[in-house]
Amino acid sequence: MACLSLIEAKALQKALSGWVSLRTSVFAKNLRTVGGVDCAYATIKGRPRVFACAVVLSFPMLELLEEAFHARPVTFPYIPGYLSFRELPSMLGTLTKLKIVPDVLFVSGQGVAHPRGLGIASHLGVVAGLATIGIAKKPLFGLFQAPSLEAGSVSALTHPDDGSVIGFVVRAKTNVKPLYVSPGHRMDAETAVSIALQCVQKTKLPVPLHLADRLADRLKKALQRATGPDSVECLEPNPVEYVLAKNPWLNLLDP
DNA sequence: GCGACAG
DNA sequence: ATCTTGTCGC
Repeated sequence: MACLSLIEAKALQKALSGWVSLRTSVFAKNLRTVGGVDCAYATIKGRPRVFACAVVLSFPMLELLEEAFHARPVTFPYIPGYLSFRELPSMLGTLTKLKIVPDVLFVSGQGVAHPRGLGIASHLGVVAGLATIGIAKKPLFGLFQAPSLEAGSVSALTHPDDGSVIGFVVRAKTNVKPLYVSPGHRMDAETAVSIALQCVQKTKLPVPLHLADRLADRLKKALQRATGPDSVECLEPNPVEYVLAKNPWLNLLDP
């Protein structure tokens, strides 16, 4: 899937969208673990890399249980509507490294709130067979009215044609830009919002995604220092860099 | 034809 | 996504 034409990519999305289920899985109805996956970019030794970071937390305690990451070469440009062809490979590689498969996985980006009903959260859900929820910071597809400014207020995201509900615009924190939440796979829109809000604490992003974000930042900085003009032996004894030292960057540089 | 457009 | 200084608010 790394070298498809846009015509082929579009055809694949239309075909895979037929496999998306909007019925909440039994695992998601009895949540015990929630995960989050997010991507970041870094040019290492002159070579562009996209890496995905994933975390798994307990629910509803939201205590960190596991972290993982995986990098791949960048093989597809960023084109609105085709994000999965750029970031899915690294995300799948990361999920493969997790010992604990989360009951529900939050994915940065849209779920079914997509032109062809297959945002990256849905694409990932179908390919991995997981219950997923798409969480985006910006809208991509669908009509909506801005939700009121109080935390917890929501507004429906509807399909331009059907008028059907494809997700919700959610005000996770008072006076803060809303999130665009849509079911990815094995999940319904209402439950997606419910779970997302139950995972929000101090930041507008659900904790799983917030932690995946921070892990990506720390990892990126560690990589830049480890592969910068200077030395290669300057790793600090913190969790992330311990992982780096333990897993030769070869896995990150030449996957 | 013009504007919009996840990360 | 990424770059990038200061600034506002809990």
